[in-house]
Order: sequence, then structure tokens, then C-alpha cells
Amino acid sequence: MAEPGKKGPVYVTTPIYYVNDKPHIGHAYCTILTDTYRRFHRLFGYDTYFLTGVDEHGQKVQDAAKKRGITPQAHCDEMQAHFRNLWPTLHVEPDDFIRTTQPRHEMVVQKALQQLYDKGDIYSDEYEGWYSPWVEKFFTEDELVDGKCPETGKEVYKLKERNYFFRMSRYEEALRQHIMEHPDFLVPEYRKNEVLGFLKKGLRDLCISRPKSRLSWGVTLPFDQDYVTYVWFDALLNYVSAIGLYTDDERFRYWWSGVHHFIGKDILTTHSVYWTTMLLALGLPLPRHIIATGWWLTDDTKMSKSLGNVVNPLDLKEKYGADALRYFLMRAMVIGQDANFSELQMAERYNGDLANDFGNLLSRATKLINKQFGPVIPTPGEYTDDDRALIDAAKALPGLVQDAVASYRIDVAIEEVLKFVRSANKYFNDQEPWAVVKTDKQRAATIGYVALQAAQIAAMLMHPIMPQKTRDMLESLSSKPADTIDAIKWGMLEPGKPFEVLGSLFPRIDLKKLKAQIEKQNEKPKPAQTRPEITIDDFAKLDIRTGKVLSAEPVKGSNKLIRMQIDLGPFGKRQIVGGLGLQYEAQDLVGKTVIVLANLKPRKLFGLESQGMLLAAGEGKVIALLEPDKPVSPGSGIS
RNA sequence: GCCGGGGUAGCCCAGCUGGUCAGAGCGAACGGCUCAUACCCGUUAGGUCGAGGGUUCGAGUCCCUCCCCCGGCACCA
Repeated sequence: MAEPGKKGPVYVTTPIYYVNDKPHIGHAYCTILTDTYRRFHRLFGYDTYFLTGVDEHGQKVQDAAKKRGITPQAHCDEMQAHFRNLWPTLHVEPDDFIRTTQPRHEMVVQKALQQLYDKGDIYSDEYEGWYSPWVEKFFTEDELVDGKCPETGKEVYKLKERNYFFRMSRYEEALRQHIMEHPDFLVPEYRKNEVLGFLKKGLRDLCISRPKSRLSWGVTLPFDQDYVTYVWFDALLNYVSAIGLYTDDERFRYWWSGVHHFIGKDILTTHSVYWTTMLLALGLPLPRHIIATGWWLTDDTKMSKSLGNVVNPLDLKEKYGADALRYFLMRAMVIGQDANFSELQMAERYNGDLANDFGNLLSRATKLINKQFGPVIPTPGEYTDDDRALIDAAKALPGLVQDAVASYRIDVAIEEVLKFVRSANKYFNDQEPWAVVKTDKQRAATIGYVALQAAQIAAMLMHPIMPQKTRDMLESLSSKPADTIDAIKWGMLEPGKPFEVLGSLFPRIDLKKLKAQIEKQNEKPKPAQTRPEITIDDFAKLDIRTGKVLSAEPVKGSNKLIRMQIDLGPFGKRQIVGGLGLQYEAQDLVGKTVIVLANLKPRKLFGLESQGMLLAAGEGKVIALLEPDKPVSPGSGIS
């Protein structure tokens, strides 16, 4: 199955994105990363396969379609284009784009379910919970707000529902062992502890069905026509349905043996626990690698104030080009860690790395040679020691890039290429071919050749990052991207062939203008929105009174709860538990007159009943209790 | 509160298993060059390597305590 001469399979996947989502920088980053990783491995001689796609089942899709008055399928057919059409514009080239509504996928989901059912890993059981008919969802006791539906505030009903469950608990130990024995299973490695911690709490069996009376948009269970498969169980199987599980065993085994799942850190548990136990249950090998990426933070306040990141990063591809966006995303983020996105930082890298160094090397060399010798790649003469120093660096470069990529350090790989480019610029500078040419044409030709050859090598190694721009560069040198890294050799650039002098590949951005623009944007802060309007009658429902704190003590086991006895005068004494511990010392609260929402339904916190709520201003770190500005008796009403 | 990651030059970050580890890039200043996209090249940063202890002949690099940021869990809304 492997193509002759290839090193073996590297099968890369992105998550399948929820079809209702609007594509954002997170989707783009993960997909570009996967594409880049794949392109590098193809260059390194691996047989590669790249899958992405969309997740199309579930409640939200059904709801959205209903709202629009069209079938869920029609809705999906339309929405999936948002993702499918985005990828080419980012120079992402997947081999396959899977949709979970495709028959090839639904067939696999059903077969897998049947297999697990036959094996006894799926069983039926009754589930009891609070059901909200308004949103057609179940909630646990904890999720209820004042005993009402947390989304609508309306009544909920205790309801029993029969459902099917996956015996995940059975595979807990096997999974733990696999994680311990395969240190490179989770990337970065420190994620391992997170997953082991999750396992430590013990795995519970998972509900994997929904009755069609509630949700009909899904894959019907093969052993019970009245139910559909719950979305996550359905969706995860895309990784195996796309490569021929149950239909083409040879193909499936081949690609599956080299699978790399690229995911965001938010779905690490889904992949490292749910998905892996599913695979264990199905008797399939676990993925070779699960790579959890970090987030691009775009609303970090410090960042937005000083550096400006008001723009949608995806829009920047119009301004800077898709390749430049790819470059920045790959260069600026260390896989697994969060990074801040700002246009200014991107522009600085763009100018510094791409325009001034990478693009300029080719530009200065071609223009000089063209002027002196015409648009023909010159023939080098004897190499000097200076030449050889650069040549040695060029020879070492492919190995450095390969090592960096192998350890998921694409940022480092890029930096290695750039270091080389900088040294080539320095070489050109030091050799002064524009002066040498006046006395020694042959020497000038050699310098020109060395510079061009360096540019060609850099372009080839940068091709996985910037496919289009590097192709343009290489084609201008009568060349093309290398098929394998072994082909990237000093001397491959053919003297005598024509070259073309390109215009600026990466036109510089005017940073002064950009900074001014950002400053302007930051000047006009958007007014905050208040909550939806209410009537006086709504307000009248609240019984708010003053109260005096009689006693206060921290709640054991909690880091911020404080238990207080509060005197409400004619309304008696109350116990109220509040989350003030990070702002107030318990003893400082005693004696304070506070404002209490007195008719709030009691609620249990840490096993203690809280009969009301203290009103406080602020949120998060700054919380200030409200106090009347002159003494009033406990129990006074507030209006 | 528990677990993990991080706190290194104005900015972004390298520094693995202790001894050229006190660094690169950007920005800034000065100088050089003019082939090139006001570009490139050179010199210049004296930074208590978050704080305080400790181990050691010697510690960003190991140990302890503490502070701050991020993430996971718990919890809160």
C-alpha cells in the first residue's frame, strides 16, 4: 500500500468542526498547523494523508434548520461550505473532507454501535433528571437555577428516560496503562497529568443515545429504531470511517497505524478518554499521537489596549496574504501553549522576517545579477572559504528543520531557516558583489550564484509554511518545490537557466500608519450594554432588606465561601452562605449592615443551606458589599 | 484548595540532564554600505534570570517557602 520509497504512513486529522459554527482563528490555526505538519512530512518522504471535515448532527443543527424552515440536511449542505470553501483560501489542501451525514460515515457508526452492543459494551438503562420541555434538555439538580430551567427560568419536570450507555468504565485501567507506557502519546507531555487526573476520579459510563421523540437529527441506533446516536460518539468515529474501517481493512490498517490527531486543548478529554476507550472497546489500536494546541487569545485586555487586536485575524489574510498569515500563526505559537494575537505583532514579523530578510534576499540577488549579467542564473567559479561557510550552513539546514518538526517545534524550524537567510544576507553584504563586479566578473557571478542558491534552498524548506509564495519564488528561478528533502542539495540550482525578477513578494507594511490606526481604534470604547429591559412589576418581585451580620465563619473545604448568621429584624434570623472569602475576612463582616435578597429560594452550598443572597458590587476580583450610608434597623425594606 | 505550565534585556522569547547560560530576534542609538522592499551589515542593552532561604567548590539550571500570570479539576455565579 505504501508508495515505493516512502517512509510509511502519516495520517493527520483536524477535529471535525461543528457545522453551525462560524469559522474563526482557532479553526484556522489548527487546520493550518495540520496542513503544515503534513506538508513537512510529505517533504521528509512519508506517505501522508490529511483529513478534515464537519460534524453535522445534533440538537443545534436541528433547531437552526427548524428556525429557517428547511430540512437539517439542506441546512448542513449550505453551512458546510463555510469550512470547505475556507481551506483553499488559506492554502490548506486536505485529501478528504468528511461530513457526518455521509452514508459512508453513518454506516460505520452503525456497525461500530452494533459491534459494541453485541459485545455487551452498550447497555440500556433508565436515567432520571429534570427535563425542561422549553429547550428539550435534561438538567441535573445542580444545573437548575432556583429549581427552574437555567436557560428559560421556566418550570422543569422530573422525568425518567430510557437510554443507552457505553461501558467506558471497563477500559479505565487499560487506558491508564497505555498513557503511562507511551510518553509521546499526548503532546505536549505535560497534558498527561491532566488526563491521568481525570482518570483518577474514575470513569463513569456515558450516555450515547437520544430518543427520537426529543432529537431526531442523528444516526439511528441499529438495535433500536427509536433512538439516535448522541453526537460526540458519532463525530469521533469520523477518523476511522474516512479511511475505510469495515470497508477496506488494508487501507484502514495502513493509515491508522500512523495517525496524528491535532486538536484544541478544549477537547483533550473527549479525545484522550472518550475516543480512546471507544477504540479499546472496538479492539482497535490507539492513536499514535494526540497533539493538543493552545488558544489564540484575542481579547486579552492588556493586549488590546496597547497593541490593538480589534480585527478578526481571519480578515488579515486579505491584507497580508494567506501565506503571511500562515507564517505568523506557525512562527508565533509554540504548540500547546496559548499566544496572543495582535495585528501589530503580525505586521512586525511580516516586515522583519518576510519583507526585509526572506523576500529581500531573492530580490537583491536577482536584481544585481540581472543588471550585470542579464536574467540568467550565473555559473559559479571556485568557492572561497567565505562561500564554503555559507554552503556548510545550507547543507546542515534540512536536518535542523527536520529535527525541529519531528519534535513539533515548527516555530523553531522556521527560525532555523530564517537564521540561514540572515547569514546569506550578511554574506552578500560582506562580499560586495556590486563592487567586485567592476574588477572581477567571475567572482561576482559566483557570489550571485551562491546567494541565489541559498534563496532557493530557503524557499524549498519554507514551502510547507507558505506554499504559494515559495512556489512563486521557485518558479522565478526556473525551479519548483522539492518533492523530497533529499533533493534539496547545494548545486541543484542550474546555471544557464533563465530567471525572472519578481516584484516585491512581501510589500512592506507602513508600521507608523498601522500604529496610528490602532491608536485611533482604541480611543473609542464601545458602550457596554445593559440587560434587557424589565418592568416595575419585575422589580417588585424582589424582596430586598437590610440585615445585620451576627456571625461569620469560613466554610470548611471551600476557599471562598463564608457562612453568616444575619439578623433581619422582624423577619427573623437567616443563615446565608456567600462567596466573599477572597475579598473579606470572616471576622471583619461581623456587625456590618448588609443588603439581603430575602425571598430567594434557599439553596445548598457545601451542604449548608443559604437562605438568601448578599448584594455586592463588582465581579471577579473586586467585590464590594453594599451598605446603607446611615444607620437603619435590620429588616428595613429597600425600594 | 489540589494538579500542571509559566514568571530571563523596553517587547517577543532561547537557555535539555548544574560550571563560556547571562543569550537570539524585534524596537532604540550610533556607524558602514548602496545590490535590494527607507533594505542590509556592524557596534551599543550593563537585565538583582518573580521574592526569600538552602544544597554545592560552583545554580535561571537542583531542594524548600512565598508572590504573580495561565490552564485543568473542585467550587462559585
